[in-house]
Amino acid sequence: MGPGPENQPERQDFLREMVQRDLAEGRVDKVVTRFPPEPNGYLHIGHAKSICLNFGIARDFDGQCNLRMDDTNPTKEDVEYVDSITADVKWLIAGWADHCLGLKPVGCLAERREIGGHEDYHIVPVMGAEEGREALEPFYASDYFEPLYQFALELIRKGKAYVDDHSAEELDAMRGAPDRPGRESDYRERPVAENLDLFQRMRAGEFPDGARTLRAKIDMQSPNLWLRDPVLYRIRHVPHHHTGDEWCIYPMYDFAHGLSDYIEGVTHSLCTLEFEVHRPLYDWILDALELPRTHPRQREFARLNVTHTVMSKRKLLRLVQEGFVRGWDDPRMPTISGMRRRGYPAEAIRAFCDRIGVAKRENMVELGLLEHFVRDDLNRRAPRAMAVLRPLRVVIENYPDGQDEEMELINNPEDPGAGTRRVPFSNVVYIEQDDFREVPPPKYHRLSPGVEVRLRSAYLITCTGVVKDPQTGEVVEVRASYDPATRGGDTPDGRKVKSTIHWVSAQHAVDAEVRLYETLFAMEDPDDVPEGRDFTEGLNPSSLEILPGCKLEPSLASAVPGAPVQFERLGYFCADTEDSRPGAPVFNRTVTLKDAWARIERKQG
RNA sequence: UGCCCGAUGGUGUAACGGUAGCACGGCUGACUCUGGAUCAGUUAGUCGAGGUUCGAAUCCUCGUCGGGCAGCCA
Repeated sequence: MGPGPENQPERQDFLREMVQRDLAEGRVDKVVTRFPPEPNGYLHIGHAKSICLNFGIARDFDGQCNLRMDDTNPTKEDVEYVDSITADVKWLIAGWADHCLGLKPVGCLAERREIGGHEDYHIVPVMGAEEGREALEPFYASDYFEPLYQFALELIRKGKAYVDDHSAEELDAMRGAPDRPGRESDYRERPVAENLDLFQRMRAGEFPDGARTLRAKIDMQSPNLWLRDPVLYRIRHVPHHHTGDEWCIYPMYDFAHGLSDYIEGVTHSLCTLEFEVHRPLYDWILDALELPRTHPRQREFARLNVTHTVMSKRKLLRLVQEGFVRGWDDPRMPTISGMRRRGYPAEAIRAFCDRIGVAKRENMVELGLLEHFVRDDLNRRAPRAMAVLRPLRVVIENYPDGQDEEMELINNPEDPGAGTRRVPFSNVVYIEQDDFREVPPPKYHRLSPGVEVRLRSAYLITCTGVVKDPQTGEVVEVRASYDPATRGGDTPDGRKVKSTIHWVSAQHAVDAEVRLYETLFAMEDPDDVPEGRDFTEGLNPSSLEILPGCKLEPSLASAVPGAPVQFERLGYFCADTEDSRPGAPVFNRTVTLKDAWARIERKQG
């Protein structure tokens, strides 16, 4: 895992460098980061990068990372998302940064106190590792609505915020443009007492949605749009998933975020690049309130993009709602729950995030890199088994009909401790259709007429003929003879065969459905669509292929859903956690094995 | 035509004024009872032009290209 603070390399990335500097200079004495998703969708691989970053930094510096729902917009949020986000975060960091996870006792609110004459609110996290002793939950920005409201009143008292009666359209028109200054509101010089009264009545529910807003009084001439008297509060007479109907005014992101960070004692607030222009406002709010404790420091990094997929929650939501996928956890989705269901280990996702690093430039990481870490992890851990996805019957003519025997197979050549298992063999076996060619192309080493191959850990067989469908001419059965001296796959005379193929005894086979996945989108960058075209047009029509009637070796009948297994020569698979049933297993292909033959074939055209 | 940020092999990321490195991918080959894994080799990069300096990916200037910003979204 990652290095501890002692053997920390001089630089790992620009953010860790900053944290290290802050520590060295005594600006902070304990590192507190946070992961603040809005519960309006499921977490995806882009969030995984942020989680690994925020928890990774907390871990490297013996700090903590709070999980916080950034839930200031009740119209878009839902508890379903709160639950999935919490589960996904815990799953991703399990066994790695559990001890850094900051949560709070259920229902716990920020504590009010006074420091040097200044009103202050503070909440201290309970570390997630202590869960069990008491019921814990994530932090919620909505739990700070009261402190936030008090801070807003304070801002009004300081003459730094005012209630504005202009409509959204008017505000729009008055904001100006990037290259044109804005115009000051007609209500900008409203007396403090009137602002106080109006804002309290906003809270009391006296005005309809949109009638008024609370705005910061900053600078309508600023070249930075976010400093042109930004809206701090809006009126929304809608219930909130966490606070019920206690509130009808809701704080905006910019007002809530920095103050939430402050209330939790966050030292480093790391977010994506698009918030860089908000940073002056983030700092302005903290400074304007003259908050007595150390201010959190916002820094930005580039969000992750991965080829062949989309990352925006809006687009992912459309894929779900419009039925292009089977849900947020569809194994084709780049969501954490989708990847989990598909069989990606958390360790592999973390290794990926570690490898891609963090910087400020726009990036597009190849999906292949993620797959590399999935294979790398699974190669070491996944037990092997034999499964035939597209069965072709092979009859071994000189093997006694009705006889069977058990072969001993190694469970994992990468892990001697994994032991062996026994697999039944008989005179009729299934092999992969791909493993037989009546007319072998150049460099094809598998079974074809007259050619000898090894049935893995069983016997060497030679193809003696084929049986064809008289109608279609298609090969429906292969005839073969075996060499009894090669039991276990060994050749007493030392002769070599070019190929070893997998097999499943027909009479012992377990039937299963296997789901093969390809990339969700055919093109590298699905966001790069011509004007007027929709990104869904780029969906890969063969992203899901369902194979019924696959033949599995008997040991696979009791596969634990979610547990990885390698189907030899094919890839890594896992029984589906939703749809697999005892006696009717359903497997997902997590990722293929690297396939040298496929490359040769491609080159041959 | 405003402000902010960025630019290193195909991709991602290091090098903080002193040998352009690592990983993935690609290509060769070795080995192999998985055409997997493993091993060895190889391919390929500092956006451009000036300047500072003994020395520049790094500092400065001007360009070029890319991204972000005009929600009562986050």
